Amino acid sequence: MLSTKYDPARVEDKWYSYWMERGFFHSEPNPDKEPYCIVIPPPNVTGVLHMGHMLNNTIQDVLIRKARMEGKEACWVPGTDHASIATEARVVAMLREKGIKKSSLTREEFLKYAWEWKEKYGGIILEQLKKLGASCDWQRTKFTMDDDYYAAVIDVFIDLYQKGYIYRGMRMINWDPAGRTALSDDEVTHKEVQSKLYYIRYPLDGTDNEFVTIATVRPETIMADTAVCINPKDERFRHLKGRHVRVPLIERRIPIIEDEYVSMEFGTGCLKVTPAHDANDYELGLKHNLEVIDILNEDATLNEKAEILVGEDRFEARKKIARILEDKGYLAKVEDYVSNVGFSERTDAVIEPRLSLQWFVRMKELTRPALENVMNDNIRLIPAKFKNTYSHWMENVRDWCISRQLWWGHRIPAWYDKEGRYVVARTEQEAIKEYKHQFPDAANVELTQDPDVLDTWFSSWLWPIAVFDTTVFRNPGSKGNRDLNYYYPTNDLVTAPEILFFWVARMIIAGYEYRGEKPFHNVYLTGIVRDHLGRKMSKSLGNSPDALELIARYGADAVRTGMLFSSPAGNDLLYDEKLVEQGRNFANKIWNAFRLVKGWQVADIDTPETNIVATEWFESRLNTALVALEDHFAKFRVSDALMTLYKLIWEDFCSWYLEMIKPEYGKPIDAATHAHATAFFESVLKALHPFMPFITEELWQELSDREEGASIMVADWPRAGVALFEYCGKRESEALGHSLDAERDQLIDKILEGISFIRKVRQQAGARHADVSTVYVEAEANAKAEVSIWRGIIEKLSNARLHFSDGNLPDAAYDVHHGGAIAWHVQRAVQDREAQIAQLQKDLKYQRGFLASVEKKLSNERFVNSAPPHVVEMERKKKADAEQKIKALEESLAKL
RNA sequence: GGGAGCAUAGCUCAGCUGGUUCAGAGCAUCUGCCUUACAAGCAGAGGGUCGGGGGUUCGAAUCCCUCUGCUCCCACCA
Repeated sequence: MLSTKYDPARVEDKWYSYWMERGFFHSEPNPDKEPYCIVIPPPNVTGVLHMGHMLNNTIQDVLIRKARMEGKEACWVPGTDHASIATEARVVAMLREKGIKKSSLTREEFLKYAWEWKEKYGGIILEQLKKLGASCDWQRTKFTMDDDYYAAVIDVFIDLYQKGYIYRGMRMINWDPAGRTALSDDEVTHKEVQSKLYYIRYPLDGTDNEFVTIATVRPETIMADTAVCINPKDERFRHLKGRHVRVPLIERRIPIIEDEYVSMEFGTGCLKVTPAHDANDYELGLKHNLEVIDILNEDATLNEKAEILVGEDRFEARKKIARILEDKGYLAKVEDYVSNVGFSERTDAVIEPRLSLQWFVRMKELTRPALENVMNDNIRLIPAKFKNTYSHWMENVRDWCISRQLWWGHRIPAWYDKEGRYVVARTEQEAIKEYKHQFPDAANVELTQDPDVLDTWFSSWLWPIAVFDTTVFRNPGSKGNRDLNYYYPTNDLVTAPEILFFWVARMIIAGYEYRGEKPFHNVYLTGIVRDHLGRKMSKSLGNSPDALELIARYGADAVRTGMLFSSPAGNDLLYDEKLVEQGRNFANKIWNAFRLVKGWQVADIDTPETNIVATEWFESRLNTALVALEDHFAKFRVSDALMTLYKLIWEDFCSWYLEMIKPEYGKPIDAATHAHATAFFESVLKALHPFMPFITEELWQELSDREEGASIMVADWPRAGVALFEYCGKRESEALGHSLDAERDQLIDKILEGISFIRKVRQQAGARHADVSTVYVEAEANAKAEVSIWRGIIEKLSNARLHFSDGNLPDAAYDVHHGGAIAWHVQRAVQDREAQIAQLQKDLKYQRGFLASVEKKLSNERFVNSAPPHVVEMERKKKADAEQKIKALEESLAKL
């Protein structure tokens, strides 16, 4: 005897191994089949499965499983990203726990630790994806630092360098003076800090007693000032235009420049410009050709260029210089001020903006095809609203800084001599050769390689190409291998909107640059998974459930459906465990439907008319649902697709259809109906398989005898309009496999509505299960015919005895419901004339009000003249219907 | 500060180029039920001035303006 509860733990691992063993996930180019390919957004190799991954990968798995069942050559390529920053941070932390400082290691030693760490812990996330049921082609698993991939990245660097897209330039970076290292923006945390705003008077050049007052939180940097800036519109400072000031204490003469960047409201309206120590000032300096004077050492002490306070720490210097300025009368005032200061995530030191030479990619030209092909929908973004943000970014794209001051990653293939001259080459040998060629006069060739590595995105932007073929970057004319030709461009990309620019846009750029073709047709952008309070899931908040624990508790199918129940593309998903619970309940519902069908005794007996009707009806519902399903998929409405199946199965299949054909207790079901019910069951299981792969496989295997090695995951996708088989040799003209015509479908809906009505009356009357209600039906000819056909089912489902009436029902002992062309009169167990009258009067009032509003509309000439004919016609019909109902209600009332 | 988006039932969301899909779905709630597949269930019910205000129109959840309240991205004011 099967348990009344579905137990996912018992089936999930079993079927996953089964699928793996039979190679169902693996794909090879097959010219006879249409390819369908997704490349996974490679998770960080250090990553652990979290809710965002689950949502993202569930959607991918749904798409890929469906395509596979549709007969396409489905290939989902998995892999991981080396994630420079994150991984290096993890390895550094791991070493620290062992008491090893990164600074005490050579690069080689450090990388050895890093690789060891990667081998041990890297790729855990891929194992976790298997628990979720992800049908990736694991034989194709790729890592962005695989040898061939590494080489490809270097090839691309060299290629772009040779094409003139890569250059070296100055750039303000985040400098951690305590760690003496550069940090990425992600490693900087901003905090509000109570500080002071110093108002400093700069003597106006050529005068003795005129001053220009500026406000700054960093008085210790005035020695690096190379200009003072005012807003050209500022009337107050008209007299300052074109003049100069002298920097207090060091008496350097600097110009007063004008730029709209300066806010007239803030401080004094005069800004000191310090290009070496502030990112904005640096930009300003570039614009106005200002000198750059760097007065800080690596450890943020002042250097000799500061002229004064040399050797002092920046914060000490700040205190001291404030005092000196005050003593000498340069300090106008000091105000309390709250400023936003960046801190190092690692050392908690205050970040120092610092200029350094970095590598850049010139973006303007490269982005052109990437912008065009998204705007013209050659590549579709789903939802399309992201086109706005995309174009905004692409039109204002800045050059891409690709060097990172880290060790873990693809090392920049640039080689320097002692003078800082450099060449770009794949290897040291090639570099030397190239160097000798470029600098034939150089005395001795002693080159060192750039210590920095490339931005992680500089490797992942090649992903959709490089997972198939890593050689095409070196040979630009190359056609590419068989895989690349077959699978590229891939079909759909599923990812998060926050990396639309970092990753998606750049893949498109690389796709056009290296293949002359887009990397994918559609980009489905998922939302962010939040908790039920709308907060982002994060470790620090502790509001993120343990994904694997969740799967263990509810089953992968339940978690998958839970993630999908409410996650339209581009919308954030407010995660609530209730959704997973709903998924589990759904699995259980299906499980029990299976128990029912499996438990039936099948006999070779005649098929009752009611079963034929029920079967015909459900097939129609199934077809309608399949049509809707395809429509949802075509529009990437994955949760709507799931909901369509949820309702089809729970309501139409279980609550209606199975109840209709369920034989009486202890009696068998006829073979024809049973066969058809089984076929229906298989169809809904197949349609549901992409969403709930495990339970559908388990039940599909049990429902009928299967051949060795069969699997639902490679079964035929159920299609609307395809008849399963002929049923009882009847109704050949209305062959199964199609939806009922609309009129009949509507009539049947009215009949089901009647069943609900009878149930309601019975419940209100407190009828017990054994009590059989008497029901009189009044209906027009064709409705009456339909009710006759359904009579058996109506009686079975509502526990009633049905009679037809000619409209002369004898007394007031009925509850009445007018549903379209059918009027239902249910005999009451308890008679309550007053309540009945009240109910009828209420209905009557509503109908009269409705009629009045329709009549008002129709008597409006402008409506009748301007509205399209079919709308007017519809109103006329509404009017007629309402009049008919009112008449019926009045008659009913009169009889009471 | 620049850009984008959102606001519909208690919650999460549908609602296409204005008109029968027009006020919907799921969940939650309430009321009956241990009915021989399932209480992780069955049957039934209630619930919204479509954020406020204006406008366009014969007709507005839908189009326009405005206000309010949120969210995201980018730049982050010395």
